[in-house]
Amino acid sequence: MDEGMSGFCIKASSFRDGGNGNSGTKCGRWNPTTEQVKVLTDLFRSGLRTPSTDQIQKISSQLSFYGKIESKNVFYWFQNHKARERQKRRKVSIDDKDIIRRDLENISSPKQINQVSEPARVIETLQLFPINSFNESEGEKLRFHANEYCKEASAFTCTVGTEMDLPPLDLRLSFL
Amino acid sequence: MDEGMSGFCIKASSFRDGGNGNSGTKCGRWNPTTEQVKVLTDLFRSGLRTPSTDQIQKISSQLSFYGKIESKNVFYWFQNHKARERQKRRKVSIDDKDIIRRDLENISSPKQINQVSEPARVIETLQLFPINSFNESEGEKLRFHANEYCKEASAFTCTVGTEMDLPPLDLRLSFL
DNA sequence: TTCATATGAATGAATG
DNA sequence: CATTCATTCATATGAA
Repeated sequence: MDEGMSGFCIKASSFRDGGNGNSGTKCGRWNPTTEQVKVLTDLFRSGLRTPSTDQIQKISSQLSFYGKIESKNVFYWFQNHKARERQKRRKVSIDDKDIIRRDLENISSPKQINQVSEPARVIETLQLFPINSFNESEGEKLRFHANEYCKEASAFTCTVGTEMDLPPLDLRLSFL
Repeated sequence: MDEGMSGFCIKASSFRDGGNGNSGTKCGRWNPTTEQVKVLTDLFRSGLRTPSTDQIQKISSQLSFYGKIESKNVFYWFQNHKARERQKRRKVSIDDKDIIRRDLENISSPKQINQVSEPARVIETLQLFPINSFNESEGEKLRFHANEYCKEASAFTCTVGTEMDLPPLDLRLSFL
């Protein structure tokens, strides 16, 4: 991924491959000042969870007063903050299980409680491999519904007729 | 920690698989190998943005050589890559409307654009306008919304003096 | 130094 | 295609 952007650090191959490209370079990531964090937190506590692009811009502009900041920082901040609050809450709710005997949704959390942990996992799709020849003329009916993960890796089915031995990198795009 | 409850695979180690075939990785979500990513990126850079079902199939088949992959992974990859490139351009372009910071203290802003592992392969044409003319050409469709380039002329004009006093806290949220 | 935690960043997967 | 969620990766920081 050539996400050449400020604050990008090599992501591929954690180790291995001896010298990674820019290990030396200081890939600094945004380091919010306390003022910035405070404002962001205030906004969050005020109810703002997912600022629109427009809001992000405004916030970023305002916060740039306190120090270097980019829009994406604001974006990520809210993403992370929301996600982590949720995950924290989830962990807590799990902690006080048993208290609720009812199987109805938890009564505690007022809202935005996502029950990611499904009590019963229904087996719906029998399809194990989407080789479906869905015909998407042009509507956007194309959707991949695969509720199962981890199908034994044995299901590979390297398409027939392809006796490729590591296709030449230069010719990779030719098969289209 | 996380007291394994989600029944999700606890990835043992973080490795981007320098070789081929995602050895030993537990399941969960698709974890593209570097080769897979490279091919996908090449395709993307070649102009492919929204591969047809047929193309997805082909690509998936080819990439399966490098490791486990499903059609939907390819589908999502292109969806995400395209969306994020756009989103990134949007977010980033906004924030570089550099507030006039004559900023003498530090000659910072190292502008750390690092083309990590790419030797000198492509220059990556920074497409600022639709040049594509492929099958699935995707011009930059103006959306119903007004240009998100509403530059917020009121910016802030960081009163560059030296030490700026913080704006009243009670007014912070007013700009939204 | 090593380990644990907080958090910025990234991205796969969905959904509308 | 835009948005959002969930999970993971990476790094900075502080405790042991």
